[in-house]
Amino acid sequence: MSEPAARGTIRVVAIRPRTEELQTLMKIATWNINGVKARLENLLLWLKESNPDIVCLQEIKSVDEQFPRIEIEALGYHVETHGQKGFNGVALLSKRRFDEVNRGLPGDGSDEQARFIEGVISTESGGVVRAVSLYLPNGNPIDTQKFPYKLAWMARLETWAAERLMLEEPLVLAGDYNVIPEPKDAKTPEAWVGDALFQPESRRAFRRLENLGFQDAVRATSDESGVYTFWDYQAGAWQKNNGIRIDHLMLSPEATNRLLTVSIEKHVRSWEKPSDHVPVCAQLAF
DNA sequence: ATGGTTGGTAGCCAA
Repeated sequence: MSEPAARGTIRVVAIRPRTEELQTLMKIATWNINGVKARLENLLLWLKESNPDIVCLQEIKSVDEQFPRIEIEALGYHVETHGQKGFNGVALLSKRRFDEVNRGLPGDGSDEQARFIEGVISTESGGVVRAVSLYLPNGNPIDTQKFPYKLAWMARLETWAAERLMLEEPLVLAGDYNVIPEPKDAKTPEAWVGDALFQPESRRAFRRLENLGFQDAVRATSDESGVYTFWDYQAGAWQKNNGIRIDHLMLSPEATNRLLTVSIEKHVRSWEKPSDHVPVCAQLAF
């Protein structure tokens, strides 16, 4: 016999599917790989080990023609890229074929930086998932045009996201947001004061996405501090666990309802020739 | 402690 709920408390009913074995599981990951050419060996190793269904990559630093699609397709993935010479560049990998792909964040026809790609994927059970790989501008130093560019990009993202929410679909906005949402998302928050990643304007813009109805998958499942996704190459940041949490999976309400588990695959940071970011994953049930 | 490290490109910039 179960305990009666105490007066004034709310009995919480699990809305998550409990019978995982009866569901189609969809593992979706985001990873800033800091150069696909330099990271190909690690990427292939990680794909085999982690076996994600959908991967949102950032900073591929490659043009579309030079993206190593053959090697990735050999592991069973469909590949869509939005590349650029030298900097930026995003990609989507999916075990299921793409129904639709869109490149570039709308709202500024003069913006030539490759930081956004959207894909729509159908599941066997008749469902659909919409996934975005985004690489939000860094914005440093804040006294240059880079910071207003970051904020303008975030405003465009908010407008786009509000429109997409009206579709009422499972939607995952995955990527390197270059935003530390809260002090607990940095080992040494005081060191980030004055940095574009921790500026009040950047954090407010991130919070506005949450206010629209998106859930930060990591924060939604754990409120603990000391959870990071990036460790600088410099000054032994990894060895000292001097990290920050800037890679996020933002879930629409329909995606949040399907959320089972979240994982940060931190061990990848200790591999040979690592990216400075690690994969962040969510398992959704369909 | 305003340092130091990596990737891509080209003879430094971005992060």
